Amino acid sequence: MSKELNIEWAIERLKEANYKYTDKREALVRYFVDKDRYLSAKDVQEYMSEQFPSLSFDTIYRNLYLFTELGVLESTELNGEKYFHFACRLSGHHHHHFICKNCGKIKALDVCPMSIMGEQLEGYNVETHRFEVYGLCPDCKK
Amino acid sequence: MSKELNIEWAIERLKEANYKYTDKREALVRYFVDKDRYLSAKDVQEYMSEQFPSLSFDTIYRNLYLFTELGVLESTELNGEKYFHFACRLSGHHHHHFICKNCGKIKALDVCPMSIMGEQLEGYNVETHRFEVYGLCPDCKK
DNA sequence: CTCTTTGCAAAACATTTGCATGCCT
DNA sequence: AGGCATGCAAATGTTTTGCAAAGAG
Repeated sequence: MSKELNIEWAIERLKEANYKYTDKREALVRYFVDKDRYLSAKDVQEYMSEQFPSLSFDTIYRNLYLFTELGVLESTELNGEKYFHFACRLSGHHHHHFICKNCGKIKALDVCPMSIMGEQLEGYNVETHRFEVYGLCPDCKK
Repeated sequence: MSKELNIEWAIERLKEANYKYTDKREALVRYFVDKDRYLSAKDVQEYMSEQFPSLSFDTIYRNLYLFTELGVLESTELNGEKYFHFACRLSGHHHHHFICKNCGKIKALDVCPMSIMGEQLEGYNVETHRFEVYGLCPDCKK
């Protein structure tokens, strides 16, 4: 899956939902596609302010949440902060992640714990679940 | 496991670590043992301020983190807020939880996704993981 | 008597909102 | 032109910290 296709796809989703294309939005998506890891709003702002010195936090927040709504990004919380990553359309199937605590890089895991739940939640109304593995990736391990 | 034993155990851990017994700390632990669900600092403060009208947020926060350090409480994050629950010593073995989104009640799950990870994380340094299931408990489902 | 715990207040931090201006379509 | 996007600033909500006073051992 090429980066460009991913970005085009993200822009598509913007337009489908009647949101407008802006260069800032593209730059934001591009950053996530390039990095392919969990990033905080602060990370994004740090990077984006190089290209758009006047870019404000509110715009970043608004766009992070917009893209999350659109399914372009996915988010998780860690240490009181929200982290986002690109929700690649290739991996359209349900999956979970290993997250490197050092660099934030992610690795998709092809197992889902719900598959081994058995009858334990009989009578319960299961809505969502969260499964994430944390540690150091091979690069950061050294 | 009786409530009293759980509370005594928690107080034990305080003393072992050279922290002092106070009535506020006992009341806090007792609240968690009685409720047996995930509670936010706000929940705790709401309840505690009935008994200790002058009790301040800082004390609650400090004690929530203290007990978490001691292994008496465990915490998770949801919607930008931290939630705590009593880490029962009976269930000393590793486990995960179903959490009711409505009442916060928890149910221990006896499966751990790490058992089906296989070789996927070969080369990675796995430190921790998080697995939680959210939904409605049988009572709240109605 | 000493050292921890608490209350108070203020700060820190991430996030959200209102409003006027500016830009995409 | 019209409506969404942005910047600015201020507000919100949660959590943390410094310091002096009160309390446990």
